[in-house]
Amino acid sequence: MFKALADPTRRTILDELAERDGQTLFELCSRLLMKHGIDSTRQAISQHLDVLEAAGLVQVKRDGRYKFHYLDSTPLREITERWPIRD
Amino acid sequence: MFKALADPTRRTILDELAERDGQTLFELCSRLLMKHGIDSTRQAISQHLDVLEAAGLVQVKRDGRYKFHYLDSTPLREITERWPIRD
DNA sequence: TTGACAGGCAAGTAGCCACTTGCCTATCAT
DNA sequence: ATGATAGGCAAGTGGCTACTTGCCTGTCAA
Repeated sequence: MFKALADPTRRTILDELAERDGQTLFELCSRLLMKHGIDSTRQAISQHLDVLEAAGLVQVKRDGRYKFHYLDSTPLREITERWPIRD
Repeated sequence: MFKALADPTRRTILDELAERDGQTLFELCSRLLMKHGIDSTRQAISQHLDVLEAAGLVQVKRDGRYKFHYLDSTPLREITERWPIRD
């Protein structure tokens, strides 16, 4: 999961899913380009999504030829549990 | 900061500082070897500490020829603020 | 059924990153 | 002063990783 968060493009993908959950690959590609200027190939984004899914940060639901991606932030709890934030 | 967290050795360093704050470089090296089986060079650990310091996760205090390292977990707040954890 | 659309697989490449190696500086005790 | 201790600097190397390229599979509408 930590390696998944290490890439800025992947973090932007999480941002995008946080704003609009359940996007498809093509939808993500166009929105990443429009709003964040990320001009990556579809395959690049697809591989990023694979990493995020393997990290448990993105959940996937298939429906016909569409594949919807959903943000799951619960794995992040491990971080603050491991190193509690004290002021 | 995210890249700093991506390396398992650096995460173990944070663990070690969480358990015993204010360690020196040599102290960290021996404890990483003893307790976690991390057999890295002093220079390797030093470079990791540089990364952690640049990420703001480790604070440093110099005293004579000693350099003490302190865990600072406050940058981690950015994570849960950016992607709130909802159950 | 056939073309268009959404996505997947796999090999190759270039850049980054963790680590080592070798040497140097600074501080302290004897 | 001098040896020992704590740490720093910098170049080189191997492996990982993000990205591309090319082609393939599956789904749906006309």
